[in-house]
Amino acid sequence: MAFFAEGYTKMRLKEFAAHLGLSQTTVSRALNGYPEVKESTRLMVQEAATRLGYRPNASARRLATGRAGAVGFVLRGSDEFGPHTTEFIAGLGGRLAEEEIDIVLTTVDTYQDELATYRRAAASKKVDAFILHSPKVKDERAELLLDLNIPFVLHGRTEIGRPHAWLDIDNQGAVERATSHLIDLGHRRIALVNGVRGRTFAEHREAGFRAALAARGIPVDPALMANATFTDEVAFRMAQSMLELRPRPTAFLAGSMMTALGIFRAIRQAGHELGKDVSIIAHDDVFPYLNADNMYPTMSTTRSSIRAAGVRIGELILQLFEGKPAGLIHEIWPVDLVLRQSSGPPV
Amino acid sequence: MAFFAEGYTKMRLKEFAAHLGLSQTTVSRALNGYPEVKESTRLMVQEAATRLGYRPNASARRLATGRAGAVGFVLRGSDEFGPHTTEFIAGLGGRLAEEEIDIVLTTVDTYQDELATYRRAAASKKVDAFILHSPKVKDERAELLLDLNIPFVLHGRTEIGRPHAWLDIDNQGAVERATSHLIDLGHRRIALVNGVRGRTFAEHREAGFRAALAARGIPVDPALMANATFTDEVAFRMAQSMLELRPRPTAFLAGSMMTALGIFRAIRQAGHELGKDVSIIAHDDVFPYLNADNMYPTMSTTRSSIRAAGVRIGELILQLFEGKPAGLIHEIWPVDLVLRQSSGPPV
DNA sequence: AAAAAAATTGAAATCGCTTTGAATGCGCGC
DNA sequence: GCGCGCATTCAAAGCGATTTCAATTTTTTT
Repeated sequence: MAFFAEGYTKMRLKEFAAHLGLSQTTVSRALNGYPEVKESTRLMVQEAATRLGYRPNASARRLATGRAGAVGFVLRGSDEFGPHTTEFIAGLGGRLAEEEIDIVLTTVDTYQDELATYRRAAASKKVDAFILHSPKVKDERAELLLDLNIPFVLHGRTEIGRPHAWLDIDNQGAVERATSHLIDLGHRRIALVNGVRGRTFAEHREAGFRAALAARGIPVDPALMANATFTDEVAFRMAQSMLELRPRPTAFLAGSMMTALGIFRAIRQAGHELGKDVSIIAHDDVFPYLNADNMYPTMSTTRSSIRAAGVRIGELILQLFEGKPAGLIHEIWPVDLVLRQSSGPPV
Repeated sequence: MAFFAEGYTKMRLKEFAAHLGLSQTTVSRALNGYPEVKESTRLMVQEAATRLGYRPNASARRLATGRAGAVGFVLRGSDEFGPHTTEFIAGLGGRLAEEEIDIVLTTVDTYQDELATYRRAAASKKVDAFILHSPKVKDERAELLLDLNIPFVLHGRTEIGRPHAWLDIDNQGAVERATSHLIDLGHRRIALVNGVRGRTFAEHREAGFRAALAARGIPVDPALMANATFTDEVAFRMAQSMLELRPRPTAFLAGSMMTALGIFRAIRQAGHELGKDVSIIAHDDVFPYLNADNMYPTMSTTRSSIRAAGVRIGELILQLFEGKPAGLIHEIWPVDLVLRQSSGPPV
């Protein structure tokens, strides 16, 4: 295309406008869909833009508008940063891509680094908002973002007493229901392999667990409650030592599918039969590559698609951008209880 | 701080410089470490910047320098987008974070969308380079990026005959070695549960497989070779039907840990004992939450940390930015063969 | 002590867009 | 046929940095 003659210089608005015989103003407006440009002109300009491949320089546009067109997502690499993240981002990105908003990932090692990242991002205006995830019960990061006046949507819940946007699943209700179900089946020694202490979701799950036991007057045995990251390995160890207790637990509540795999293994190694001697109900975030329906035996789960949550949070971010007050944005999603073969009455 | 009096306006260079009694020029230079500013001035300015929390506006800086300070990473959501991705990005981001380069994630649905994304990114200069991954043998995306003159580093390999930067692991060698080992143990019916056709890594693995068989004069049985995405589910189905063959395979090569889990299940369901009746060697990308050493039985693997690859690719991107010719950047990493309990002689 | 060289600082142009405020052309009522 | 309002268009002023080029100060040389 003759237009690109010299080397490979990208086209600028100036040249593009000149080529069309219009002012930069008009072209810019046409491309951004402003009403004060004639319909025919707009179409002509837009057609020419796609034909010639003109796109406004992102940095210039951002500088001029003051909007970054991006949301930030901080990954603490050393921490509990697993397959959930990928799924969540897949959902989030899908929705945001439609609005041409992109996701800026920052990886940090420590919690302190994470706080520093928010500070920096605020000062340099790299992103318009953040997605906050894996909150603690009192989350300092949320406090900081509020202090810095940076918009954010929290995936999860925290109990800072200030209005902010969030979306969470009903972890407490899910575990309460799962526990009650196991009790109904006749289980009395139920173990909870939970996430790390301090994370809101883990506390909520524990609350649900306790509530269900309390409702039937079953005492809580601390030896049957464990907290750790969701890896098969630690779950294996924990389940193993729990199975050595006398009387041993007859059922497990697993915090994630990875956890469940570890518990599976411990049960098998101890010579028990899964779904008969010992039951499991695991929480399933719905990974496309690890399906509860296809385990052996199939796995009973409390299920909630983390990808769907990502999509919805993308939506919420957009609402925030449109000016909806953060305090008005919050949702609690119910969690399905899907019974399959891994849970049954105790022998 | 009195400096922030009215509302919450971010500090600009202009104000910051005025506050210090210096010109914008000098302050900018001091912050960017240019040599023509007096040492004492530089220190003073830098100290003041951290104290007052001044950071240059990212968009303005990008516009002025012409550098985006970001690399792009495209996720095809519908596709083979699993836990590998998370691990890889964790590594990549770690290295890039040190240079304050961030990762811009774009999620797309189709291959066409992906190509369009590169086109757009090129025109709008959103990123300085891309990370390309999961290449096909002849990868159009790589061709496109070369045509568009956008720098990139490829994770994997492709056979377009033009110089470009890449890093790959020795998939062929890994599988060849694993296969040879199984043959040494006495296996003659070995199955390969491979990745999707057309992906370079899958083709390389197949090549390694065939080479090892050919070296011992063992004929290739197409019925023992399957290609699909790395999920437990499809691996289960494939392994299941292979185990119904007569004579049945006595060993499996699994493309990923997820695949291995599916095969595990099929073996168990068919009533065979893993590591005795049937062997498995799986490829392990080293996920922190799914450990080959902690499976039951422990899993023999061809092992290569995908996170480490991410770190290194971050490094290579930086070399690219420093002007190293892309054609000079390429690495093939050897793959460990780690023998554990899941592989043994056939019964 | 003056001239030349080196070190340091600053004014202003620039990056490529958006947006304000002014200008132009057009149709319409009177 | 004039003036008014409306629809379009445009010139120029930002946005907040970096960087060129010139100016100033300081140091070195003679």
